[in-house]
Amino acid sequence: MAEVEIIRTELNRKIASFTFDAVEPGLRYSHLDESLTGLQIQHVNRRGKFLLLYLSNDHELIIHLGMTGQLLVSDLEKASPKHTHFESVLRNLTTGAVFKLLFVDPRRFGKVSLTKAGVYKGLLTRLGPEIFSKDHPTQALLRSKKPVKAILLDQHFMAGLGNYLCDEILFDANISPSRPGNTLHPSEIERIVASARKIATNALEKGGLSFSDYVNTDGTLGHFQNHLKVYGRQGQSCYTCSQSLATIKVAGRTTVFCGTCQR
DNA sequence: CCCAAGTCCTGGTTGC
DNA sequence: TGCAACCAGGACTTGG
Repeated sequence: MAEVEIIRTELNRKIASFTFDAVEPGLRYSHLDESLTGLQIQHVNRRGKFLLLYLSNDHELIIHLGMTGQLLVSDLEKASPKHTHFESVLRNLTTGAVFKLLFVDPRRFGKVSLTKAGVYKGLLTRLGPEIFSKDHPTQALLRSKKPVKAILLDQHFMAGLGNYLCDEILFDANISPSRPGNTLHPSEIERIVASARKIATNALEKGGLSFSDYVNTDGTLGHFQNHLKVYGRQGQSCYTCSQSLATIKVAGRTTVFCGTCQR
């Protein structure tokens, strides 16, 4: 979430009002045809982990970075890196400024698609409220017996929480990741929501998590990896109680937590 | 060989 | 029994 939000902000600053020119979609995105050429970027929004580029002529470019996706804005003459799946020239018709926009994704979990504005499908139509929205998360999920970590990862509960944020949030809230949703006290749910906003704010302020692949649109790194309390720290000691941090699988994802502090 | 990630898909189980 | 709702786990992908 934090990483996508940072990219959204940078795209709005760098390429809002630019027009697509000379689009070269990679093999995977062959449905991105020449109809993108000539469309102007009006505004970039975000919903969960999806980037939504509102374009002229009532079109929208929807981008999901998957796990290893990078969206880079660079100079025309700069060589494109390996695993570039989509490349286009962006031109500001007023100032004459020109950039390249690249979508780079070694693991190819990311997706780019061009649609009519507002015509969403798949997960995008069923996302829960944003982390910073005043709307309550989808409480129905909390009546399930699923472990709370699985509920946080579920984009229908709250949109935008990925694996590392969930671990950091549950540590901050002192809740065990394997606690069934239907055992959570309302005050514990409030704690989790408050921690989600706190941790997400912190990750944003630190420029996002560059644990493996994330870079901002300049290609430079974020710093949140230097502020993690549990994620990636299995076997090391808890900063609160000095006990060794444990690791388990929840919903198929590696989960790190403190068995002493989190109940 | 195994692991990491987010989402989609499949097939199985539960509950009314 | 019928059928929807729910849920677990695999597939996808490639570098370390």
